[in-house]
Amino acid sequence: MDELRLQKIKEIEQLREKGINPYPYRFEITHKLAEIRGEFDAKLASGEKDENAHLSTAGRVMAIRYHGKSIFFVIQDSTDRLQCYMNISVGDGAFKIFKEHVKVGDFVGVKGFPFRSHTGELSIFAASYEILSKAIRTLPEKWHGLTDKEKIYRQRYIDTIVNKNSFKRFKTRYRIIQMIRDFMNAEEFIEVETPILQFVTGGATAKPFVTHLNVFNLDMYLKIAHELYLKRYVVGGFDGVYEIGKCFRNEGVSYKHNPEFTMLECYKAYADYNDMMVLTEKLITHIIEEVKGTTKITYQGREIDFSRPWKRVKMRDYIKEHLNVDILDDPDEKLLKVLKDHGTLPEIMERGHYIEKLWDLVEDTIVNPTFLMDHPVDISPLAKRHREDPRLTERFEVIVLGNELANAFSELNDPIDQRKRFEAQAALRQAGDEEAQMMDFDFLRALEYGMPPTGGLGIGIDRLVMLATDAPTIKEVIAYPLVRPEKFTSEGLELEEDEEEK
RNA sequence: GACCUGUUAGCUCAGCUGGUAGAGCACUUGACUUUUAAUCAAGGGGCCGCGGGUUCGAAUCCCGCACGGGUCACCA
Repeated sequence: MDELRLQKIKEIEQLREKGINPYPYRFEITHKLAEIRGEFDAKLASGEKDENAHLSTAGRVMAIRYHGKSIFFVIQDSTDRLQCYMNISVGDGAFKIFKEHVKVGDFVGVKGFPFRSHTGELSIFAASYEILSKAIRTLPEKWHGLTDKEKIYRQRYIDTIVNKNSFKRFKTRYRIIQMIRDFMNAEEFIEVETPILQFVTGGATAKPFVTHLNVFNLDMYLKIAHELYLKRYVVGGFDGVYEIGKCFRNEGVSYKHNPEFTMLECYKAYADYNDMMVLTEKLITHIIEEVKGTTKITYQGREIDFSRPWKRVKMRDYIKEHLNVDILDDPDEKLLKVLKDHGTLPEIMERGHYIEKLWDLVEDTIVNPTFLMDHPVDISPLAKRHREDPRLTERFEVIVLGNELANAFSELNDPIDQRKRFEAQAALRQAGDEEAQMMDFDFLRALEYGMPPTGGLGIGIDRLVMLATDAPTIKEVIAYPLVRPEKFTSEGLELEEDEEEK
């Protein structure tokens, strides 16, 4: 039984008996805490005050230091933390109530003026205060914060209250997303939305989530990519579109995979993959530079240089160089033998899978952002054939530290070729490859109406944020990552002590 | 999925080769009008993740389960 919690519940009743609402409705804020610091930090020397500055601010109480007839307490809002000082000048009754009933974790509003204490800390002299919300659970300890990973992922709100770095990391995440919007808008892309619930889903090689639509009594999928609907927008006359949103893949969870993740995709008419490489470099270096202040960053102890231009390597050349096998000209048997020699085998015995496996063997050798170019047609069913070699496509992935950060093509806009590619994928599906792409007749029909030459790009936002915030796992950049459901019982949620017990 | 590892007070953690459950913070009571991990004094708080086994006796040893974390394999 949680004694502290029950004690706090009783306290709320005591406050009400004293005529104090522990959950009032609003409080007028004239200054956020960072604004107070910004305005008065330079102005006030130790021991100085500015009684003419009227401050009204609020936050969560993070620390209290009682000192006889005075109290120091620290409040925190989304911008900063600031010390407040209060003494009996608030009135005997109010002082006593604060001392007895305001605890770490509660929200309070404070009215007063700024001063700097004798020990040099910028503070607010609280001429009055108001309880704004009482907490009935205790926050983690002030010194170590919350370290239990399970609790951090399940109850991120505690983590971000108590761990400043975590709060900052999520602020950075959403600043990055805002920066991407600003960048894309400046490049004259229009932000659009596409359906999450789809009867046919495509645009990537992945297992979808299945759900059920009651009105039509039909199964549906959750989108695995934005791609095919964004291209419909291009067909429909939008010659520059982007979407930032969740995609869902019913696959493994790892330090770089979460079943739902956030992806930016954009499509630019009249552009090819060369144009998209320039755009990609510009966008990503811009973000890294804004967040880190430099293009040479340290990620998990490793140096990564984002300076432009990025290296460009062709998939065929790179694999040939490292494994001495030609993914175009050598027969299946040779590819398979190389894989066997490295002690790995694909789950599905098909050339496209061999090539991907071969790439997996060498991808870790890439550290700095690199354009990996010109993938074989077999593994790129939505990319346009290479203008110089029809066995290849005009495609690139951005690889950083062996991980895929972006994927882009000169988009396939030839409806006849697209149909053939879908048919090849359908054959793989028939053969048991659950990740092979679905035939999308409506998409083919759209292409038949004509899509201009188009460059397309997808960037994994979570992975970009990982790099920009030095986060070791994707769970650290997703506020509420996927974890197994908790078994909830009424235990720990009782409202009063059960006296019948025993 | 495989292997390794963890789960003890609200939080962070001790708890040895099995012998009555510990600390710090938080909480309660008292002192203190410039403290800042405030200090000082006293006090309350535990299904030792859950279930089984071994034993006179289990937080501790063994088995199973649940939920985490790490590494490896596969998908962004």
